[in-house]
Amino acid sequence: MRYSNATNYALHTMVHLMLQPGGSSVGVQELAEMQHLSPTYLSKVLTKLTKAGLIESTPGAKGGYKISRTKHETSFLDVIHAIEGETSLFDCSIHHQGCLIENVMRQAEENMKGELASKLLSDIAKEAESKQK
Amino acid sequence: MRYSNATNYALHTMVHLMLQPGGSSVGVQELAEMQHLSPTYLSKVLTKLTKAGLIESTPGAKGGYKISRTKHETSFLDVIHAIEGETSLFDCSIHHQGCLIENVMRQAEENMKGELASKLLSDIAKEAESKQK
DNA sequence: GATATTAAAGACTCTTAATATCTGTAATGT
DNA sequence: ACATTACAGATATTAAGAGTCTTTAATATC
Ligand code: SF4
Ligand code: SF4
Repeated sequence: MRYSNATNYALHTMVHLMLQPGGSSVGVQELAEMQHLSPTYLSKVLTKLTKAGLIESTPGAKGGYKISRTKHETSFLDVIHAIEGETSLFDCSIHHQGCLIENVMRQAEENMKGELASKLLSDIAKEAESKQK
Repeated sequence: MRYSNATNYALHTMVHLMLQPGGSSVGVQELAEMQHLSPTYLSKVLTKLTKAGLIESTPGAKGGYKISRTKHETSFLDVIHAIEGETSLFDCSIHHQGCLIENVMRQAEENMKGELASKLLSDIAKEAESKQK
């Protein structure tokens, strides 16, 4: 049980896009090279982010991806949900009412999600910027 | 990304064993029927629990599995570690030093683990017992 | 308008891990 | 000795993740 590589790629891409001056677009070519990936595969990942509204894409010449204007407060959890989906880590198909086991597992997951929701990508971007200087 | 079924089976079995009066042994046959599983498969799962020291097994006639004498404080996390292993949910193979992304992911996972470590199977067993009455 | 550029979508392959079964062996009580 | 039971190994099946290739549609530039 492990987060997929796609989630890793998505996080890196998001941070990179946040560091673009003026929120300009970056093509998948450049993003893929940066992470040593094939552009077509990364493209699939980024399409998920686009559909989730976290980034915006413009096709055609000089197109690419950029941070969504309406989503400058994107959290880690937002990215993870976009890539991994929103199903619970522990999903017993039976669902006995008042299940004690499920309660514990769900609560634990909520604790993790709480942390992930409180951490914004913009914080990481800022830290990364100040490190470079 | 989901907890394996094996973890579910392991948790149910542990609770069931805790409810045995006097900590007596239960055969895999009975444990498997209870959960509608094949005995051989459940056996593999329980062997992991045995190796982790959470339960004790006795082969031969009238044998079976019982809660380990030395482990009456088993937590959810103990079971999960025994079945899923101890690898981190987010393991980037590169490990740049001072990686900001990894920090966040690790902290979030710790929050989940903290909750899972604080919940004991004996609590669940007690609750289940009082419900039956 | 023609052309180059780029994202999106679909079909497909490859790899890995989870799930599960079958068979045989070793240990234990009766 | 015999029945019972956990354990180990080999194997098969399934599902998901990871990745490639090809085609299509949208956009800018000339
Ligand atoms: S008790 Fe909870 S976890 Fe177990 S089978 Fe019922 S719903 Fe699922
Ligand atoms: S920055 Fe962190 S997550 Fe990204 S490649 Fe480096 S170590 Fe891995």
